Parts: sequence; structure tokens; C-alpha cells
Amino acid sequence: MSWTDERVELLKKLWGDGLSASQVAAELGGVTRNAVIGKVHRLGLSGRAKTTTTAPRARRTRAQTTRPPRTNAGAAPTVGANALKVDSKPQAAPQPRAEKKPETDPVVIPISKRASILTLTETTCKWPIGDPGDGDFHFCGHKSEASAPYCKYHSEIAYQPSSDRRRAKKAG
DNA sequence: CCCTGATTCGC
DNA sequence: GCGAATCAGG
Repeated sequence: MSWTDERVELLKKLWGDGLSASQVAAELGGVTRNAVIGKVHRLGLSGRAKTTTTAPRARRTRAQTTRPPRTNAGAAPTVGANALKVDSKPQAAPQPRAEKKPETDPVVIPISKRASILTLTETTCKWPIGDPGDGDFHFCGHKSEASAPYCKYHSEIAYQPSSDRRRAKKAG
């Protein structure tokens, strides 16, 4: 299976649509996710979402090409001197991924009881509203299920799979 | 343990 | 150019 123009187009379309490499590979068929990723790279589409590009990890050199025994692979502190680590901002409260991804579910919060941090109980929705450092910061305050941290509304949007869609297993 | 993308090298 | 192997983070 070679990369025809149509294939590439579809690849770009799917990839641009936010599908994962595996998904795109499944859609195209006959290719593995590695192939897709490789192609995507060559096309220059790799810069879609910054994921595991936190730090410039040591690039493999030719010496390692000969089947590294993966004994201490990655343990080489070649870039350790570069001190590229950034300061972790102390997040006062967990900010659920509600926004940022309007394509999933633009759940709108109907009402807010403006529960203060002191009025939270085990049945109080602890969904943070507003910026933790802001004076207007408060919690949802809705009645949560049993011991759920969030109310019905927020429980749904709070739980988001790491990947958007799980590929459906094909029967047969 | 499963997933994800990123990178590199041999063909 | 292509794709497996591999790595690394979640």
C-alpha cells in the first residue's frame, strides 16, 4: 500500500480533524499508526498538539542504532545540563478540562449556588468556578450524587477519556 | 497496561 | 519516501 494523493489527503483531513494516529491508520487501512505518524511527520503536520515534547530529550545517535539492549536506555543524562525545566505553578484547585475543547461538550452551567469552601460537604459539588486566586472563586454547590465530588452536570464533563473517541472494535 | 505522539534509522 | 523499532509521557 502506497501513499497515493487521495490517501495523503485523507490522512491530512483525518489528522487535522483531531483523530489519533491509530484512528487515521484504521481509517486508511493497510497502514499502522507508525506509518501514519511517519507520514505525518514527513508532511510537516506533526505540530498538531504538543504532547510529549516537554523537554528536548536526547536524540538517538548512530551508536545506539545497533539494537540498544534497552538496559539503561534513556538514562543517559545528556541534556541534564540544559536545565530546561520550568517552574510548576502551584494550582490552588484542580481545573477540570471544561473549556479548551468546545468540540466535545459545551456544557453550560445553569445555576451556581456559590458554595464557599467552608460550606462544602460530602454531597456538595466541588466544581471550581472562576479562578482560584480570584475573589469570585466559588464552587458549584449543587448536590452531588453519593460520594461523588461533583454534581450530575460536572461529573460528566469532569470525566473525559484521555483520548476523545475510543475506536470502535470492528466485528469480524 | 493501555494508550498517545516523537524520533531515528535501515531499507 | 516509507515504516518498524523504540522512547517517553499520560
